Amino acid sequence: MASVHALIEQLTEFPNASVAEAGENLLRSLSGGSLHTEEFLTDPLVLVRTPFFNSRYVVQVTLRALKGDYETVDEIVVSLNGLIDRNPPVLEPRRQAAADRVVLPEAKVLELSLPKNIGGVWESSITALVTSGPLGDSEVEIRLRSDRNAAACMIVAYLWNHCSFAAYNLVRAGERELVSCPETFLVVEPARQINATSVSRSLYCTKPQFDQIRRGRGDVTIHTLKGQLVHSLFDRMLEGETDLEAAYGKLLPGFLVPLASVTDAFFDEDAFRADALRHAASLKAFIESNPHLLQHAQLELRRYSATIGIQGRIDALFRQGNRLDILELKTGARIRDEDHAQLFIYKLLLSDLIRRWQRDEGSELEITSRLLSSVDGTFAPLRVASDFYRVLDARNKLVALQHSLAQKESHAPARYEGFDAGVCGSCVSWTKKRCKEASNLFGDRPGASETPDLEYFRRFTRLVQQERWQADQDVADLLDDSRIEQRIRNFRAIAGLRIVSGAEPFTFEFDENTSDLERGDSVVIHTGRISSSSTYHGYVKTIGSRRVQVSIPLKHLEAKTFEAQPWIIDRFPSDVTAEASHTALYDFLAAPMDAKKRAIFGMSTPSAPSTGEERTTPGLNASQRQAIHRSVHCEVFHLIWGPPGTGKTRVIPEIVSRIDGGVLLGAFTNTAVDKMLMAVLEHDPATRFLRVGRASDSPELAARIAGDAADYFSEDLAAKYGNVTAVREALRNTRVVAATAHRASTLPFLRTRSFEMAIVDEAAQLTEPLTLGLILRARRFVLIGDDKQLPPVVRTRALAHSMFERLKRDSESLTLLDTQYRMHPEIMEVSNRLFYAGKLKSGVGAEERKPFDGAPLVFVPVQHEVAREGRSNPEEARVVNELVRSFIKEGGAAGDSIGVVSPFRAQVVLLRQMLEDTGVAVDTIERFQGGERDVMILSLVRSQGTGFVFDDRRLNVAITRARRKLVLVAHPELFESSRYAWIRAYTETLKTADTA
DNA sequence: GCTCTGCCGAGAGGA
Repeated sequence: MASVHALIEQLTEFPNASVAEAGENLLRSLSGGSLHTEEFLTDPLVLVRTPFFNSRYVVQVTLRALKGDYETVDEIVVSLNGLIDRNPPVLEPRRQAAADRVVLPEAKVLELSLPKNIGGVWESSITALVTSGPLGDSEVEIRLRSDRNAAACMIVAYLWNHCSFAAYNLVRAGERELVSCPETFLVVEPARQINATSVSRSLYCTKPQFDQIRRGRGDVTIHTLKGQLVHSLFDRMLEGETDLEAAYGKLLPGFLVPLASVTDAFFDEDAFRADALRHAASLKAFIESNPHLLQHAQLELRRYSATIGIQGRIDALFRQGNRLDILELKTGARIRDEDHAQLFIYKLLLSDLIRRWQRDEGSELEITSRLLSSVDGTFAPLRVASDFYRVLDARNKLVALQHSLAQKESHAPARYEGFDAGVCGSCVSWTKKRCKEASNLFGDRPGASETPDLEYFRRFTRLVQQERWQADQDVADLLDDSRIEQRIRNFRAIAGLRIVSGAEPFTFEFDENTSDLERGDSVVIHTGRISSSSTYHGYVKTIGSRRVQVSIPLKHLEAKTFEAQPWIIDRFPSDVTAEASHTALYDFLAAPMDAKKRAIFGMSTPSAPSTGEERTTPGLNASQRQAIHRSVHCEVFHLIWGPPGTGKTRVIPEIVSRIDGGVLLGAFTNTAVDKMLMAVLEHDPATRFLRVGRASDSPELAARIAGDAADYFSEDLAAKYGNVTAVREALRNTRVVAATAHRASTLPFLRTRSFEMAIVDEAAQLTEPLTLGLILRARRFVLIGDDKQLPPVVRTRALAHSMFERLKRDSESLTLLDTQYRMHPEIMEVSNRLFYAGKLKSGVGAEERKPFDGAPLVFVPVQHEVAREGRSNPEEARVVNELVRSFIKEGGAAGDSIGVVSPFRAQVVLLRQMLEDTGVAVDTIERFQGGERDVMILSLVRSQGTGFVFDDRRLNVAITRARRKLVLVAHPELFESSRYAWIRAYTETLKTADTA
């Protein structure tokens, strides 16, 4: 019998051991001879991280109890889970931190004393709660002085309460007192990753990056496009391509759409081509004189540092024997200081990796790093124009900036040009001009007048930043090597991958698919130590229950890279909606005040909608005809409220065909965009449209196009026509254009073209900023959606309201499509009573939707233990399985006419395993939205209705997928004492009526 | 009460 607490205390007992010794000692001491390392990744009891900061390593130990409780366990299994390099990064090999320096791997701010100038020296201090390390759980006082370390002292002004930080190289001044020394540095929110380029551009001033965040995705210009193209050419050459013209020909189509969007009729395409090829030729000469570049190259290498919170993408890294060559390609006219800074940061990012190599191989690596200019093929060796503290200071300020943008009241003062003469003096005039313009637009200047535009912009910018702040946590979790189990539990990762095939794309085998990874998902393959060892980015080509095929481009990898140890595949988190949202908000802010803007602000009441009906279309009901008429004739906007099965897809093509002028069709998902277009084609197969994207990504839609599909998709069109002028013509002349909200917000083509009308489908699932991205492009807009179904999926609550929902609240320009054609009237009645206040009518009779047997609505009670917190329920799954099989066998129902949904993914996984052979569709409610089946079975899992299970909108979606029969499988007490209690009584009534 | 998922090149160069 052993107390876990007693064991934990022992973990700090090896201050001077080497890593290997520390690990061994630890294991020996803790295991007591009963070590079971193979019990990895089972229920953890305790997770302890113990920093041995004198030996410079953090040893992570997991204690597990096979049986027993927390206080007393019968047996403890200890595994050395990994060694995490959390060392201060060093640029020079062999330079080490002094042994008497204190490191706080993680601490939280409790109280701040902002920098004060005392006798010419700035002083500040932090009271902090240390949350890990040997000082863990204690309060410390850190005193910082600018004469010892200015960057560390001044960053205190940017901190906030509860902010987390790491502190390196502090000096003890008392039991709970630490002071700064020249080597001290702080890392604010160390898990948060800031781009190397953003940091290198903020060394003098963070204002340009501040503006850039609020502007969203940077502007695309002819120069940036040429830069990208030359970079791609360089990659191709390093992969062995020698025919430059051929390579150019292959790459160009991918650039034609943006090229056509940013250029005008005077654009000289031949000159552009000649220029790009001239750059490529100098690069070719460079490669020829450095033949080693063709081997052992890693291109577009992404590195993350959990120590200093900076990420970067290195153009090329070459390793030959004990020589390491970092190459950063620049295509601009001049190499700038910030380019050197960027290279410096890349070197910093690689320092952990390099140190590990040196340690493993016992030999010194010779490191060279160069900026290669493609203008003339010359290179410039790194000129250290910056230092580590300056880089870190800029990085910390950017984190503070992001944080303050997400706050209502910013503690950091808004900056405008002229803020600091010392800083602004070094700026060139065009930068100053741009800085000034941004300050004016964003209202940064003191005394700037408050306008509705600015109020709206600030409110949503803040919400988008909040969302991004939370989404960034996913990346931080990925970099936290101790959270792998959690990611496996959340279906994000699979561990224990073994390589089976020899070449790209690589095939790995595993025992169990613990993820919901799908084809095309962006993934990272790693060993569990992302921050300190090699990781590989790629995407999933195929995935099954035992193996996965991953494509890892541009890395020149061989199978032997993956031999010798098991790997982990992790879904790589990304949040691209934040950038798109910022861009849309910026465009909206910059747009002149007009009727549309006033309507969005709720400043004007549009005149009452015209009450006519379009009478010419046969087969449409009255509400549909009215919706079409009002949309076509609206002054600024019209809202169409379309509950499930009410035929909104029939309404859209009618509006499209009646609008005189350009029409932009959009939705949040690619699937929904394709659906709109398929409806348009069904209505009129001869409609010409332009879908932003490629046919291969929309196979279902492409299959329905009568002519050459390449004429209908922007990317295929570019490949087909092959020149800028033809593509520009096609982009400008097609009347009907369709894109996702994300693309409409960011693509230069759509940011500049204007339409007569924008039609947005599933508008209740779009956040306001993303809705803006679509409707900004048109004079008038129609939003179609149902706010009684699922809202936008975001973490920030205040952002989870759609513009559709807001405008619907107090607008008269609204038409309800009131007749549904999907559900048996008795199934509809449940949804109608609960969510639509009885306004729905049924366009189909009970006879037309007669279930194959029994009642249309059935409640199957399952008494089970799972109770309150489980995310899966084997009892319910067993019952669902029996039901499905009896429906197929005895009821004669086809497998593909049945659908099973559950609120929980874990239950979906369980059900899928059981129903694999039946052809039944099993999914979460979210993913089933938009779908329908004759028979729907709903497995609710919990015995008590939580806000999650009983979310009105989720429940509504679940119920309204069924055409003929809805089976609710749930604990008998689930609905009790909730507003849904009557469902059971209603079900009983129907059953009695049915048998009677 | 803490779950669900969609979007998808990140830094390309400028004066």
